[in-house]
Amino acid sequence: MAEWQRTHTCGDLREEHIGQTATLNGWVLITRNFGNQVFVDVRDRHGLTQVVFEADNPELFKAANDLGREWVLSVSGKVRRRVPGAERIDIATGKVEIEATSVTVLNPCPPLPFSVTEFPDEKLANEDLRLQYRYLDLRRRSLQQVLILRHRINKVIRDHLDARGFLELETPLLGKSTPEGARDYLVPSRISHGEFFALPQSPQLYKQLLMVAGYDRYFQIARCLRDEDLRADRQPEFTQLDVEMSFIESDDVLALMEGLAADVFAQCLGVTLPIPFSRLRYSEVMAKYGSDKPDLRFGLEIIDVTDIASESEATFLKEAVAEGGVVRAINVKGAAAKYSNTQLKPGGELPKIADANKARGLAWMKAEGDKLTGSIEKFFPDPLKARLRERLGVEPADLLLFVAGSEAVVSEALGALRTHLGSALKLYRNWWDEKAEYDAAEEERAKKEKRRATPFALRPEHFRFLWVTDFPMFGWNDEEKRWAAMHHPFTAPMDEDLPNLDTDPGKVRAKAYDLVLNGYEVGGGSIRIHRQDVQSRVFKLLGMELEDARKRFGFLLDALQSGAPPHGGIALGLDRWCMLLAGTTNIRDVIAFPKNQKARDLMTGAPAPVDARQLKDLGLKPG
RNA sequence: GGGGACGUAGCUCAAUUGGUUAGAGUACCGGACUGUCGAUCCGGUGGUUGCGGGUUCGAGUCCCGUCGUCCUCGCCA
Repeated sequence: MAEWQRTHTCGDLREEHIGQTATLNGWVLITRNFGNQVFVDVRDRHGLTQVVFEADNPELFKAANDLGREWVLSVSGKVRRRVPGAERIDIATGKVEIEATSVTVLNPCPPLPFSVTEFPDEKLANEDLRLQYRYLDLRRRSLQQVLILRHRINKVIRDHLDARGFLELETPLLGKSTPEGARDYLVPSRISHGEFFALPQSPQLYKQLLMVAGYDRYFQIARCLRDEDLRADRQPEFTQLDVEMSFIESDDVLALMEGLAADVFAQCLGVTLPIPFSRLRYSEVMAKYGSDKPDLRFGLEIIDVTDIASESEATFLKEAVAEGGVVRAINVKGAAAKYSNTQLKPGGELPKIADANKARGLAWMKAEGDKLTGSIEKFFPDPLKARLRERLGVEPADLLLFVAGSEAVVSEALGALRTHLGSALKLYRNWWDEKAEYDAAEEERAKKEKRRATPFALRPEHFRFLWVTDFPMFGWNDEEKRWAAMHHPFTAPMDEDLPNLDTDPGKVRAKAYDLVLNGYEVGGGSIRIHRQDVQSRVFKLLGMELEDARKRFGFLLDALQSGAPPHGGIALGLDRWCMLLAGTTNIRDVIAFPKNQKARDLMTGAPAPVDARQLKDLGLKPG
């Protein structure tokens, strides 16, 4: 062992080590210089230890005075008790310190582009700067904790699935483009000019083939790549927990995932999730929440009032109903005073949202005392008003919002309003906001009472899971005038809907399910088609002629008639899980080396031009 | 591709209606100092106000363009 190598990490030393000699390796967090002493806080990912340099060793003392932030050190010395009154209760090593007898500078460090110390009221540097120097940003304690959490989530997943007989199997990155879905990242072949591999959007095809091959319980923590525009919760490359099982039905997959989620939350956050999770059919969730991934931490449900509206004297409502549309409402409890009549006029905050979602206007009423007032009040005679009150559970000060039109438009518009109102009226709180508030107050109390702060306790109600089931199999793509798979083209239709496959595709429901957490889609899967004839019919419906399908996916069709067992599975978006467990809404916070919104890596500069020689080898011409 | 927000010392921010030499905190450098813990105190260095053009006696501030970052719609089974 080299003489500078550590005997302990910076988080190890306790009172029991007093009197021993120790060597620490780490980074200088900060130094505090006095005439006769220098205190140096040495930090690594395990913790923080105070090192004291005394003036009675002039050479050592001089060296200590020269140390700067983020220098890398090896420090040796004797562990000793801190003087009474100088203990720290907020860090694990706070009762001891090291009296330095030697220090080796393993690497000095110039002043850095931004601070990595993370003091409580210190604002973070701009994100693009932090992404450019990601290795420094990752040195920040909170980012280290996120990546440590991510490791623990992965570990719990692997242990959980291993204990249940699953095999972790790897599948290729260089593969073949799958039909539908996102744009592929392509990799040119050097050996076959003009031909390309596609990087996987998911291991979908391979895992089905593994089922055909008899590996009846498979999982993989797999990188997936999709060349689409980015969002706060979307990266071009991301990680899925990919799972597939044979001889099972939907419920088996859901139960497995509930057990897994409970295990992850228990072991990583100490939260006991209530299982089974809520379940709603797609049709229900769209009608009730106007979204296929509703945040169930608040109510504000959509209520149908088509029958009442059709009896009103409002022409635009009656017309909407006559055209086969619906009229639906949400009752924003107690919000009448929060939105002025002016704000509710066209162009106001809420009508703008309705308009942006293709609704033809937003109608409203307010319950002022026991009277209803507002834009459409006059069209509703008293008996109708009474029915409205009952249907919507109206109480004084409520604000009622109405949208009329086709079912899809009404759902979407009211769903968008519901989401907006949920955050605008603070109908729910993110747990990390609650935690920040708690931590500030608790720290204050703990300081006053000279005790260690009690950590914030997460509660099950901070995490509202929901299964959405019974998705439609196909959606009509109006631009391309054809049916498209809602999930993917390998999803099995419900048995009882099979007869409709050729006659009325819009009515066919899929054996598909999505997992939703606090308004985020965090997983999705299905039972797959395991019969070649059904798969061929689906390909055909999607506009792929049998010959074409044979050419592109002959291997799959062959596999399906080579003894394919019934099978199905799911994929969880692990980055989003990490986000929600770590308490952030930015996916870049849970990825060690993320891309920015333009899909660039600001640190390495990728994507970047390549040598003409490389292009030539690949048979490509510069653009 | 559309909409929105932002861009001022290394970093985080300020700068009144368009008006003096663009300030503060922090970092950094120098000095003082026996127990600090984001030490304290004193002094100092540090600016192409993203870039280009325009209006004006005068632009960080107004206008046009451009670049960059983030959020969002489209898109993403």
